[in-house]
Amino acid sequence: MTRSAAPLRQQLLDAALCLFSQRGFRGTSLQDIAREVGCSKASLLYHFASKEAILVELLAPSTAGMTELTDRLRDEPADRVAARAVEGLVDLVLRFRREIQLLLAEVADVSAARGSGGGTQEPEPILSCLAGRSTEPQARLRAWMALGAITLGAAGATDQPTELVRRELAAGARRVLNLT
Amino acid sequence: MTRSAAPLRQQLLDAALCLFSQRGFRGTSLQDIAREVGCSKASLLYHFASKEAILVELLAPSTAGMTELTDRLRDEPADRVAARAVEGLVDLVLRFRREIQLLLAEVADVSAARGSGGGTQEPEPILSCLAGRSTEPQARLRAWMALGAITLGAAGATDQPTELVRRELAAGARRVLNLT
Amino acid sequence: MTRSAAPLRQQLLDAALCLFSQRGFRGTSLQDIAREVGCSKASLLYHFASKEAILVELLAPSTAGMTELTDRLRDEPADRVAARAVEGLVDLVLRFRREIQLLLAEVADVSAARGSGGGTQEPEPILSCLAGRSTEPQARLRAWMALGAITLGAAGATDQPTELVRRELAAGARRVLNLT
Amino acid sequence: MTRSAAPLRQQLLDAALCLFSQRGFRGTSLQDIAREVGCSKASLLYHFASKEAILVELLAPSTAGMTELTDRLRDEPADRVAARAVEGLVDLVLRFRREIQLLLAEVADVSAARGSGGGTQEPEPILSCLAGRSTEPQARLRAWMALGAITLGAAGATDQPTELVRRELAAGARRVLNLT
DNA sequence: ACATGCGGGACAACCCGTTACT
DNA sequence: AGTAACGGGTTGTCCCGCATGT
Repeated sequence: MTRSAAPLRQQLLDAALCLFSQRGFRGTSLQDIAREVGCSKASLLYHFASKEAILVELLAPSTAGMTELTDRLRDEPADRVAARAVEGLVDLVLRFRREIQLLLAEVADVSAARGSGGGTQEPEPILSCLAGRSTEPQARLRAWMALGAITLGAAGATDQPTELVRRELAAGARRVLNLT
Repeated sequence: MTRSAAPLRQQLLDAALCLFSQRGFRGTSLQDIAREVGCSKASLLYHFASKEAILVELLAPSTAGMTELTDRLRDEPADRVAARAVEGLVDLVLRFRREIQLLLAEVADVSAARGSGGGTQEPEPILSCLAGRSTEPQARLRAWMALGAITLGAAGATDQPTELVRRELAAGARRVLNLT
Repeated sequence: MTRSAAPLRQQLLDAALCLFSQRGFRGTSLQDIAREVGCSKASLLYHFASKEAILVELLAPSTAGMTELTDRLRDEPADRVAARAVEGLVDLVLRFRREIQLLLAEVADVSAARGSGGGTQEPEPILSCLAGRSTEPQARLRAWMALGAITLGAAGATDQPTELVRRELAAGARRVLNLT
Repeated sequence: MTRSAAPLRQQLLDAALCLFSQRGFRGTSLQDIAREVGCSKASLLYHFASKEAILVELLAPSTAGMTELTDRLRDEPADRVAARAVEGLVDLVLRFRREIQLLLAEVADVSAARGSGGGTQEPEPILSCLAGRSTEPQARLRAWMALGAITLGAAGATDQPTELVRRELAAGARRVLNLT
């Protein structure tokens, strides 16, 4: 009877993450996920209250990591916060590559699904950190660039050794921000 | 009786661009667009053969600009192609800020809607140019970072003077790529 | 300017008859007819008040022929009415082969479109005549068979010389009805 | 709460057969069928993949009967094949009166809906058998007549005892074909 | 006897697209 | 050029019952 050792719930999460990052959140139907795993749609909704709940659960760890990072950066002195933010962000992004792809693939949907469930948060805090707490237009612009460089860089280089990527991402971001 | 001076067709395109970049392609229904403009869904489909047709038309100019850019870069010597690519990309991105946001918001959907209508194309060509035609992993990674920095940077700084943004984006991208 | 000698109205009728008998009444859209002729949908609806109006006009001659036939048969003595009915029906069917095909192809639609426009009529009268005015079940059954033989026979043999078909149909129907 | 004993699926098939033969395939909407049974359109489409699927399932038994008949007739000697074909056809038509009505009502639509699902087939094979395998125009014409007589006869006499109808249909068809 | 896990069946709300008609 | 009314079809969600293991 036990066709698959892994508990159904985890299988569903895996399949969902995979499909969401491929076809997007709205582009994936509950039936798609259920079919992929080989169970009924009803079973799926037994484990997760709703479609959004799946997404929230999928994004929870990375979201937690992000809030934890911004919390940690709060106590950092202004002249070092940007460098620390780069470090932390790169680390986060490498730990949650798959989830980042999901985020990148469906910014609109994900932020729409947010709000009710308290899933994702504004990029404001880290942006501010990357800008070294400055509110100058130039600094903010560079912060956006660093964010883009890190996320797209991580998403684009999925097949290279982690440590190499980590160094490159951090160094590149620092160059964008003109640190050191 | 002329309630609105602008011809309906253009109004629809504007509304579609706005909504698509906000809620995503799949997240926007034809009815949403029609309601925004104040006409019936049937009228919308009188002007555009299908939902995808709207997207294709919306993306056509920027797509054309991109292909034109990559064509132009083909004849560039390897040691200068990256710098030229940065210049061209920044220019493109500033000319089509709105469309870039659309692209960013719905990577998955847009690339799914592509294929039939010949809409968007692979990012491969410019990536290669940004990497200075190198296939080294490091060079490719930096190319991805530059791409991310430029696009996200442009999307994030919509309220600042164009020329300033242009200089910043180009300089930042060059720093990422370690050019000069 | 006169791209086609035939007046548009007649062209439209021809195209409609052709399409209706191929794809059925409901299976043919006004746009289909307009496209076939090469004019706009609006022009079509200038010549004909509605889709049903086209059908009514298309069926008018054959309908008239049928009512005229049944009228004529009313004064016929009971022992000769069946033979006369066969003659008349075969004649009618051969004169309106195309229309018969339309009728055969879309019995349901046509009879649904009737009623308001007064288009087609019940087959009762000729059936009664074919049955020799008898109300016996057996006679009525044979009348149905004769009707089927004549109509399907005519529709199935569109490529053979008219006179030959006429004789065969009449003879066959008489055999079904056991006349002489 | 069991408002109706019959399982929904069968109820839907019954209603569909009824409506299709009355208003035609295209003339009947999914909502019509659902309303007739008293369930939602979505429920209908849970049981049947599409509208065509309903038709295919409705026609499957009679279609199977027809292919089985033509298969059986293949081994029959030429001088007896016509008589056998009449027998078989009459039998088939009496077993599937309702379905025959559907077929008659919507020749065009049904044959249009065919093709993908492998629904209905050409009338060629039985026509050939009824013609005694002859390709003479006269023989083919008579075959069409016999076919028309049998089908319309069966459809027109729905209220009479089966055995009587069977004898009449077979005898009439034989007379049309000049057998014995 | 009861909770956990899971499947069959059903449905409201849409969505995209078409049609006859103005 | 424009529209109301539908057309077929999908999606997320829900209800109820059937198995288990406890």
